[in-house]
Amino acid sequence: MRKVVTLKDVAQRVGVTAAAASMALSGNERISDSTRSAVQRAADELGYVPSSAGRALRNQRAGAVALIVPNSSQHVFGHNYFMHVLTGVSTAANAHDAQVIVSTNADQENGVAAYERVMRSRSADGAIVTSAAIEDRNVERLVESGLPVVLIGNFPYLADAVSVGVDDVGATATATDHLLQVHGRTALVHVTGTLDHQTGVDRREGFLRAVRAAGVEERSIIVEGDLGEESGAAAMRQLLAEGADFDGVVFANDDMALGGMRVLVDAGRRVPEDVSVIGFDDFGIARVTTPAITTMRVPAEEMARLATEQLFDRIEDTDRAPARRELPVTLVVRESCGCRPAADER
Amino acid sequence: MRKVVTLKDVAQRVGVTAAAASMALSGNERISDSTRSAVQRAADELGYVPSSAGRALRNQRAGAVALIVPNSSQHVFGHNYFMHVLTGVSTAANAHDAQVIVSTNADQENGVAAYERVMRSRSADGAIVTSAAIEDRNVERLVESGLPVVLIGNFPYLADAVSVGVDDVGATATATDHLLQVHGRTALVHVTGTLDHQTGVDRREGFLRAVRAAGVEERSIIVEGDLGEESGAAAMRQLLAEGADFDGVVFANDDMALGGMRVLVDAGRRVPEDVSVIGFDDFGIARVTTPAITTMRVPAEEMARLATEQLFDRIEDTDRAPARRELPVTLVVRESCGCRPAADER
DNA sequence: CTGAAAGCGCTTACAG
DNA sequence: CTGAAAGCGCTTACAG
Repeated sequence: MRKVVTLKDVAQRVGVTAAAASMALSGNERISDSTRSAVQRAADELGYVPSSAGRALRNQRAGAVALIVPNSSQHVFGHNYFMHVLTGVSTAANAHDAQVIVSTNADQENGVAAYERVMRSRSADGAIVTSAAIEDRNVERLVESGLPVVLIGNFPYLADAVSVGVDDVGATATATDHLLQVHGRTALVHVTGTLDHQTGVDRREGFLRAVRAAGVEERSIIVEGDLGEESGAAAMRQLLAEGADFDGVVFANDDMALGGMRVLVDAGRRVPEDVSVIGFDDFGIARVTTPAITTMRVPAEEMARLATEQLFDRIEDTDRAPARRELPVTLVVRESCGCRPAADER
Repeated sequence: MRKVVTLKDVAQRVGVTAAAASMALSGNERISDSTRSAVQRAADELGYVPSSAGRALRNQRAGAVALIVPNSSQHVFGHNYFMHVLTGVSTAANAHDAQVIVSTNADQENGVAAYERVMRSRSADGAIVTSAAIEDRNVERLVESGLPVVLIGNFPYLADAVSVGVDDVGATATATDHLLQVHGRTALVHVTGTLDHQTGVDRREGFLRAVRAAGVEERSIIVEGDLGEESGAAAMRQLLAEGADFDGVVFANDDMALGGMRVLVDAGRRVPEDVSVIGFDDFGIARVTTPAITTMRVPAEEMARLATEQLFDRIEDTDRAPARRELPVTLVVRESCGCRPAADER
């Protein structure tokens, strides 16, 4: 490895002290213009780059934020979700000249607690935690530790947390209403997400709210799923075997919608003619299936960007009051609900 | 934020110097057992976590590796690819107790050069660079700078680079042979990837090699694509419009295969009955389409894991000779080639 | 054997 | 106004 250039090297070349060179590079007024430009030139010529460790130690600030991805939710939410989140976090971090440290390995054993270590070691000045399980006490501990943390998702039981999320209840009600009102469906099924994640609970709640309001609760069926493609398939298989009567399905995500649609089609039920299907998330897969899935788009990247901005706010001002931001979820109309013929536009 | 616990705090509580406490915690022989355990206990009680900045400055080692994702290739290779890579890098970094810094923002302007800054600032001890464009001089510069770097992909023109990749030529020849030998196809199309990435050039080469060996080069057609779903569709539209005669298509990736299949099906060509289709990558989408896409599986996570191991080798021993590792690509048989009926197993 | 200084690279608060 | 010390937290090499 080539020799490392330090501030001292730059200073020596110009004939000033390292302290002066530091001030010169930061544009401090007390350094004369001529010295300032001489130092700048020397730094450029030598290819000086400030040591992050030296800075971090002196400034008591790492210049990095951490993105924590609990293993459980990695499997639950899928690849596309995390790339959206990562992109959002990076965008905001970039704007603040900060590095992004990623841990995809926070699991049960190590827990998010492993990340408390990272933050207490001051590798990162704060952390973004993506949707962890309701029962995950690590999140609570992390929040209570007083370290700067922003959560992505909904945490009704964590009043002190800073979080960014969407209104899953309202959005699922909208999805359900779409099948009810626009497509005149009256016998709906809801396949839930994992009910140990708030998102699963809330989406179920939204479905219930909508079918109640429409007075079709009696004919509605709820089946528990786990967000995996196969669990959507299993739910449909079960209902078909039972001879259940339904003309629409609200899946808690697109992956399950895909699995479910396949079973329906293989069983001779046409989608959307016989059964209207709507998904949730729009993280990538929904556009790509046949028929393409009508879904509720969750603005994951934007949530992450906003969460990271909030995190920087807390890092700069630790006393900020907890806050909750909610972003809109939008209905994306495709083919599986019946709005458009399947061969058409994609 | 709570008060930060330093080594000095631990030492004071036990009544030794910080130096002694440091040695005690590292299990140094010269500290007596009784002191050692007293220090350990004090550290536990106080919740001491070593400062990464202090360590980094003293040890001249950041304890972190960087994963660089040139913007161009982010669009080109897709989300799933990067999550596989990220998982592989994390696994290896974890085993070495190192952090993973991710940059998804290395683009044309900032270039991978932006990352030379990161490494010269010693935020990271080395970097993994995922498949950059052939023309990307930044990669070359980074390699030549002497900083520890491992590339994922193929870089025939960078003899001094450490890299991990797959044999794209051989794998594409295998894919092509599958349509030729197993399915008896004789009039093949190849839709290429982006030809400014080595991968695109190599896969085209593999196709050519196979059709030549089979003596069907005359009937073969090559169309340039860009790895995007739409470009696969465009390629098929063009051929259909020209009234081209073909019974099999080797796509340079699964996304294009999906786009292409749709156009074929919409035009009344049955896949696989009339046209055998094979893709490449198997990063997620191929399993999910209808029909599911037969493809060549690239072991992205394993490549990344291996690359990161190699990186740690270089970080620990800067003089190591450049090396090239190649991982096997495997044929994953699904429906689009004609091996299995579409309704069946998935 | 053990105590404590020195120094990694930086920047700010202090002394002159 | 300007020079240079002090100190962030750590660990190793040195002095005793």
